[in-house]
Amino acid sequence: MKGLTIGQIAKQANVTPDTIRLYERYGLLDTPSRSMSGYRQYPEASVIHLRFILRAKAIGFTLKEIGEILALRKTSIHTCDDVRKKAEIKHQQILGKLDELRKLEVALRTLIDTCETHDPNDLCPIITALEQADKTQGSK
Amino acid sequence: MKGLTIGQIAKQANVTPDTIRLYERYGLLDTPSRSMSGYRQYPEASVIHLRFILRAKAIGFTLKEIGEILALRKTSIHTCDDVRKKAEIKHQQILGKLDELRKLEVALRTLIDTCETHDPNDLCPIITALEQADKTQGSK
DNA sequence: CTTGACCTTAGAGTGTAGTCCATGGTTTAT
DNA sequence: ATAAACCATGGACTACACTCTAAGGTCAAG
Repeated sequence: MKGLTIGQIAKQANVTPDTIRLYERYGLLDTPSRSMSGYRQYPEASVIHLRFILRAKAIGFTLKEIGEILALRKTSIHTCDDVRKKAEIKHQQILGKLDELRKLEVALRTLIDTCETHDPNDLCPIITALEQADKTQGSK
Repeated sequence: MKGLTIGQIAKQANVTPDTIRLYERYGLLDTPSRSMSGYRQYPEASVIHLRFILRAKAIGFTLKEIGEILALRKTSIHTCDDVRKKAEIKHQQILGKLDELRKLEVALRTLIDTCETHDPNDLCPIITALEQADKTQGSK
């Protein structure tokens, strides 16, 4: 048996074999070669590829989006312009997400700060802050 | 008809009546009183309550977590600590996501830069750029 | 040469957060 | 008085990302 089994790369990437088969079906991983008995045989590089997927997922990309990012890799030289444009769109989306997340972070930090300095006799300021945000920040 | 209809509070909170019924089933909204014909009748305060839910959701809480927070609010002042701890856990998660997102932004920007300056005689540099992103950003 | 850990497939089930539908009753405006 | 717009219910459906099951084949150790 040359190459790694599905269980071996699964363990190295800290996922289940099921997840890897799923990613394969979703086109995130190339269909690997098979042993004579039908076992999947992965090269070492698959673990790196898999970790790339997991990192992208961890920051909030859907599997579909990750598929699009990975598809950039497969596109031929002749469409390099299209590839770059796709990458740029992704980049803009990432910048947008960063912006949203930063706002979220500030909002939540402010809430916690308020909470830490609050008089124990008062009501929980996180709840009152959320309620007041309704009033001060108006409709959406 | 005293009180607001489901459609009226839905419009004020910018959600659908379906969503409100769902929140009711999930225990996030008190079951409202009914008119003689069976229509839900909401007090004005329900809009505030609903916006509380939506804001908490926007900050990154799941409906389940919001349910827990609302339950805490009903019990007593002494559970403020629990609310703060939940908020702190969320905050840490957001910081982690921000970090990962920044890394991905750099990786993708690098990819685009490389692509823009690449020699048309070379292979599309996207392959190498993505692979290098894998290696430089290490394991998880 | 059997046992147990692994592999294969297709397909069903889970949880989240809605969204849509059919069917029927109610309210409101013209 | 009738049409449009609303409300009610239960249940089906969606998308996402797994996760598990059944039923079987394979491989290494003792």
